[in-house]
Amino acid sequence: MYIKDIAQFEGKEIELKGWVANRRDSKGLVFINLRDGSGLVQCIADQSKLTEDEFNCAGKLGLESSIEINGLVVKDERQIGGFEVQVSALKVLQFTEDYPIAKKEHGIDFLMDKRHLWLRSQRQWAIMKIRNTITFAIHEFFQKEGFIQMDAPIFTGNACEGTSNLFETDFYGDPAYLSQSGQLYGEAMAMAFGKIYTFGPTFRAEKSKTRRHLSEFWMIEPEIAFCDIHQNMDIIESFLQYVIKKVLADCQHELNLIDRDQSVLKTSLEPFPRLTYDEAVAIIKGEKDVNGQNSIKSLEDELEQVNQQYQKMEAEIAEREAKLAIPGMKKGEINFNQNKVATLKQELKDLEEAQRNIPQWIASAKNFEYGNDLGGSDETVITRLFDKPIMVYDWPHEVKAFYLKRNPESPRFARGVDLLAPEGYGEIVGGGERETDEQKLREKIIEHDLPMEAFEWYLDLRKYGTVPHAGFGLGLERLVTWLCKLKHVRESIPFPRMYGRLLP
RNA sequence: UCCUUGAUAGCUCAGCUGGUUAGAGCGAGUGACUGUUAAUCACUAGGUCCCUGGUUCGAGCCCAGGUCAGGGAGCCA
Repeated sequence: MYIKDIAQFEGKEIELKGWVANRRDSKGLVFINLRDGSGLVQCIADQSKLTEDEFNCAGKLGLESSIEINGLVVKDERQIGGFEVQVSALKVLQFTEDYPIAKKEHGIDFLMDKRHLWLRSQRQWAIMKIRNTITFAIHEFFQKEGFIQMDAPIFTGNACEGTSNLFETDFYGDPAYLSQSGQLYGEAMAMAFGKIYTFGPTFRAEKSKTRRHLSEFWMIEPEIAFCDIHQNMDIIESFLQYVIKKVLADCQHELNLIDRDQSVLKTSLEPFPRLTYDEAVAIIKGEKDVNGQNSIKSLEDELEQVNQQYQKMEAEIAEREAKLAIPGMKKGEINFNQNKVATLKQELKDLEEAQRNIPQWIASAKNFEYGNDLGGSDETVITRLFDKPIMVYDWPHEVKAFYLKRNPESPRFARGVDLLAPEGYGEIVGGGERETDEQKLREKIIEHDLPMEAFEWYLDLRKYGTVPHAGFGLGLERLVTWLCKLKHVRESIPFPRMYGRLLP
C-alpha cells in the first residue's frame, strides 16, 4: 500500500509505512505529514481514538521518525492529495531527534553536505522523479527506433578530445584514464549494428566551478551509420521532443511541485531553428536581429530592469525595517516581516550577481571574435532570444574535435552541431558528422598532437568499409537541469561529483 | 588557473566609525491550545565570531598569509 494509490481506498482501513515529514500538535490532536517515497499524506492522531501510549508517541515524533500506521482514508479537499488518514493504530520504528534539515531555508553548502538527507525533501524528490522519467523516455525512444544500447568501456587508454582534463588511474601499472566519451567505441559498434547508443558515466577533470559543470556525469551518445549532419539534426530534434512530451505527459505533479513554468517546454515541441555558425555569430554580435530582438539591446534592457528592480527592493527592505523598528508589533507580524526582509535580501544578492555579470556578457558579445568557439556567456546571450532550443552547425574546424568531417563545399567548416537550450541554459548536445577519410583523420590526429598508435584501431574503421555516419552526445544532467529549470546542475543528480565535492 | 563575494549559535543572518556583558528569527527542550499546513503563544538552554600572524590601550570589525564555500571566466555535455 502506497500513498500515491490512496484515492482507491476512500472509506477503507489501510496500513502505511513511512517517515514523518512534518508534525504539528494541538490539544488532543497530532497532525503528521507522512511521506512514504511515493507521496505525501496528512495523518491525524486523535487522542480519543488511540491508546494513551500511542498518542504520547505521536506527540513525540521528531522529523523523519519512521513509523507504521493503520487508519481510515477520508476525503478532505483541504489536503494536498485530497485525502487524509485518521489514525487507528501507530507503531514507531524509530524516534528521530535533531533532524538537521529544518523546515526553513538553508544554504547550499550545508545542503550539499547533507545531500543524503536532502534527497528526502519534496523538491529534490520531484527532480529525481523527473530525472527518472527522462532516463526512461531516452531508452524508450531509441529502443522504439531500433537502436542497440551498448556500454562503452570506462577505463580507456586514449584520450579522444585532449588530455588536460582526464582523470588518471593506475591500470595494472600502466596509466589509464576514466572515459570522457564513449563515442569512438560507439562508432565501432555503429559499423557493426547500424544504429547504437551508449548511456553511461563520463568523467572530466575540469576545475570548473560553474552552474553547468560536473566532474562525473551521464551521457547518452547515439551513433548512426549512413547519416549526414542534417539527418543527425532531425534525430536530435525528434529525440528531444519525444523526451519533453513524455515529461509533460507523465510529470505534471512533479513540475508543479517545483514551480516549473511549462510554456517554453510546450513551444519546444515546434521545430528547432537551425543556424549556421556564421548566422549565430552575427546574432550574438548584435548585427542581426531575431524575432525583432537584438542581443545587445535586450541585454542592455535587462540590465536596466535589474537596476530598477534593485532600487525597488532596497526601498521595500528599508520600509519594512523601519516598520520593524517601531515597537508594539505583534509577534506573527514581526516574523512575517523579518522573513520577507530575509528573502528580499537574498534576491538582492542575485540581482547584484546579475549587475556584475550582464555587463561582462555585453562586452563578450560585442567583442566576439569570429572563428572562436562560443563561450558560456555567448550561449546565454543567443538562447535568451529564442523560446525553444536552437541548433548551431558548421563550425570553424579549428575549434572542434579532430574526428568531425569538413563541409565539402566549404572546408574551413567542420560539420559539428551544438544544441543550445533556451532560457539561458546553453549547450546540452554536441555532435556532428564524422570524418570518413583515413588520411584526413591521420592529419588531424597529428595536428591535435595525439598519440597515433592509440588510434590505430579507430582508423581501421575507415579502412574497412568506411561510410558516412554521424551522432551526438547529450548530457543527461544538463537536460534535467533545463527541463526542471534548476539554477545549478548539482541538483540534477543524486550525488554530484564536482571540483571540491567528493562527499557524501 | 584567473576575477569576484563571503565565513558570527544546530540553521539563516544582523552586528554602525575599532570601545564595556555578542543579537534576532528559525530549529531544539518544557508548557498552553481539538483542524493545523514552514501552525500559533509563553518560557529555557545554546558562541573557539574559519585558522595563523600583525597593527592598537583595546579587534567579530583594520592589515598580511592561508583554508573552505558561493558566483563568473576559460574548458566543456
